[in-house]
Amino acid sequence: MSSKDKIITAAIEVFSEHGYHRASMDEIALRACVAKGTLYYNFPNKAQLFKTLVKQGLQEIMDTTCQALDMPLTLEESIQRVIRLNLDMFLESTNFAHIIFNELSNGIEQEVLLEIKELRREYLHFLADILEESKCGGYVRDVNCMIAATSIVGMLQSSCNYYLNNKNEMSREDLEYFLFTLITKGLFTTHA
Amino acid sequence: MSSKDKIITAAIEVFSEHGYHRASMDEIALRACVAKGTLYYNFPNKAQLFKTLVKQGLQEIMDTTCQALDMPLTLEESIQRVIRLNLDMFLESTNFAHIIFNELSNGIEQEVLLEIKELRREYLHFLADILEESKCGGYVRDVNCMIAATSIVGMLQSSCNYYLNNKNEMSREDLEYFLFTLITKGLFTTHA
Amino acid sequence: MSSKDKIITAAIEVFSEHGYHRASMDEIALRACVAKGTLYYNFPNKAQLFKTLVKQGLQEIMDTTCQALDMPLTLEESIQRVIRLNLDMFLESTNFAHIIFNELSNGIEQEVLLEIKELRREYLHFLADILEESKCGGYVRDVNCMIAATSIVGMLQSSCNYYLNNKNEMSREDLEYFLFTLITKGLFTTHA
Amino acid sequence: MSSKDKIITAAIEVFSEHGYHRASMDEIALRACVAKGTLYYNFPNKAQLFKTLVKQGLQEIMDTTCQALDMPLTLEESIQRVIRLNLDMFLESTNFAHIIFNELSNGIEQEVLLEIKELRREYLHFLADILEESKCGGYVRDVNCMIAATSIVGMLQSSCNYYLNNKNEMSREDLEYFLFTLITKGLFTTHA
DNA sequence: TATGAATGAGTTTTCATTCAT
DNA sequence: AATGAATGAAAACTCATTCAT
Repeated sequence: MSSKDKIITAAIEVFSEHGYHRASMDEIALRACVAKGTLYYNFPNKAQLFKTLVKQGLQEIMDTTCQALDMPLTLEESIQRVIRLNLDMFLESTNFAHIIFNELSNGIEQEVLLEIKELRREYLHFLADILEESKCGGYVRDVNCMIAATSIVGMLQSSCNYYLNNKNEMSREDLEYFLFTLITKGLFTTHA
Repeated sequence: MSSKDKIITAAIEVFSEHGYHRASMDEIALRACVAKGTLYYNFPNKAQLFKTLVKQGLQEIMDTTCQALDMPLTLEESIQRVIRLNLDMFLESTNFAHIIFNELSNGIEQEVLLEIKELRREYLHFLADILEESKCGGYVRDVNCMIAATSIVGMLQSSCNYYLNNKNEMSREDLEYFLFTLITKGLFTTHA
Repeated sequence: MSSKDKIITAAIEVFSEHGYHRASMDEIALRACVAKGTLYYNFPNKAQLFKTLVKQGLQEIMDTTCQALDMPLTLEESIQRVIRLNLDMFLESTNFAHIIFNELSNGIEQEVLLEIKELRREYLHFLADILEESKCGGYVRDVNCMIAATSIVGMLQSSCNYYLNNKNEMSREDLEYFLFTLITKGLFTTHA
Repeated sequence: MSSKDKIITAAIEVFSEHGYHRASMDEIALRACVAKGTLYYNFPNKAQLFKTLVKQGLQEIMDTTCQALDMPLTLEESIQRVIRLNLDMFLESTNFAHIIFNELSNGIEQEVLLEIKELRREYLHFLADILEESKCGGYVRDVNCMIAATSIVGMLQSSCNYYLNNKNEMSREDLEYFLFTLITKGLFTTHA
């Protein structure tokens, strides 16, 4: 495993545990079992290291989603798959997802912040395009698909967060069913 | 205007602009036009100051919402009002709302973090109770109201965020209508 | 009880518990149940407040000792009394005694430090004079009485400290007997 | 000279001059000619830095004393040597010795304070063991050797302090002779 | 005589970043 | 390609003291 990879693995851990600001380069180096200098040999600075992780993370979800949709499916099945995959991401690495989608507001170096926002936007566009297609098929109500995608992601994330802190109240199936219903009933035409 | 009030006003500004971690006590003091010592005379530390703001903010929304619902309204009208009030909050002070609902994940002093999470939970319960009532009336589908409330807040917030960054794409009415539809169609029975 | 007295009582407590530097005027005011301003109304500053306590404390011991010696006693009895009284002081308010005799070295405002050192010196002189008298009577070896007094006080204090932390090892009588023996055998001529 | 050594040298100076609380990390860094960050790179905090100094200081005295006693000597000679070495320490670095033996009372971070007290205790045990041996040989009266050692150290320290401030009154030989006499007559049996 | 809000200089500590090796 | 000692700016927080009331 290369130094770079060790650093990336460690960085995801540390950023997830402490959030961007409280994550220290020292701890990342320690966890990666490399010297601090090695961090800066591989990444120009903290913000860029963070951006790399975000980019990689979002790319992975998009790739997985693409693969999952790359087969003949009914609209319902497609929707369910996308929800399930996103739930996987949010539940498996909630903190990291949280960071990507939320802790970006302020306090991160402008230059990098903008790039990360752009990445996030790309991901939302990716989801919006799926909705757009369904809209063309007449299955989705006439809504702004970007804002619909944004809303869905916000909903997924906040509900996952709640679910993780209150697992006793409901099963993962319940959560999935709830979200599936809310989204289909809320966004889709009755024919769906 | 008392020092305490000046500090609170300044603190909301600064926390909103920079997020919790990048907000510095120095800047808050500067903006409030008081000495740094005055900050610490009025609030024991940064985290407690922050908690005060959050508490006050959430209380205000709850109060306003309660007032708004304290009159004979159809269910539709009630829903619309709650959405509108929450949109007001999210749009008028997005960053602050963002902080309350998101930047709490990690990196804030445990003790205070837990208190704030509890406050947030109270607010969600407050919303969930409104839904619960409607459920008893048979207007809302049989869902876990807490997770529904959580999802709605997540949705409101992420969509507001998007709207603020893309005002050219849609009007506030569009946003409100979209959310109203998504929520009513998604959560309510057809009779509603 | 006057404000001044309340402050003095509280101050002794707080200085004893935390040492001069860690004792805060805030805590003293709190314990004395007066406002902070009242401290500064009664004493010009922290150092002067401290000096007042020291002065008062040393004066009390000297007075008590004088009284105790102001009656016909054999030399042995006199010695024993002086030891006992000093032990009382050191044991009852070790921390305060510690402060008076030790924590004065550095870090206290020069001006006041010198005054306090002078007070301590007076006390040592007081003890030295008692020795001097015995020396004239031929009971004490020909030593520098000031250094003998200084040594005795140092010994009393360090042994009290040890005793307080290791009460299980010895009784107060053992301690008193040990010190009495060490001092008489060490300083006195065999006739004593 | 390594940064660490420079810091230690400077720290001893500064702590000696101002006492623990008034010694500032800024001044230590300045004197050591290193950046403030370097202090914290080498020592986790002020208290630990202080502990390091104390540990090192006490170790040195014990080592020197051991060496000095590691040769055939009469009891008298041994005693004299131990006194002389301790005097050396107290006179050469009075302030530092003062800090070790006195300024520990209160106001230092608990955790470190306890460690330092333990170190001091070790040193006293070291002295007590020397006395214990002599006691077995029948040269020392039947006393609790720990409290004897404690008393001796207290006596040495306070008398040194006095001597340093009143050099005109007596020579170092006088001081040494006085202490030697007080200790041998006070603690030893007449055969010694 | 007493108050307590306000001050600001001073202190410890953190941490991203640099650079000689 | 990797190291880790060194840096210094920035941050949170403390506390003796002042002063208008």
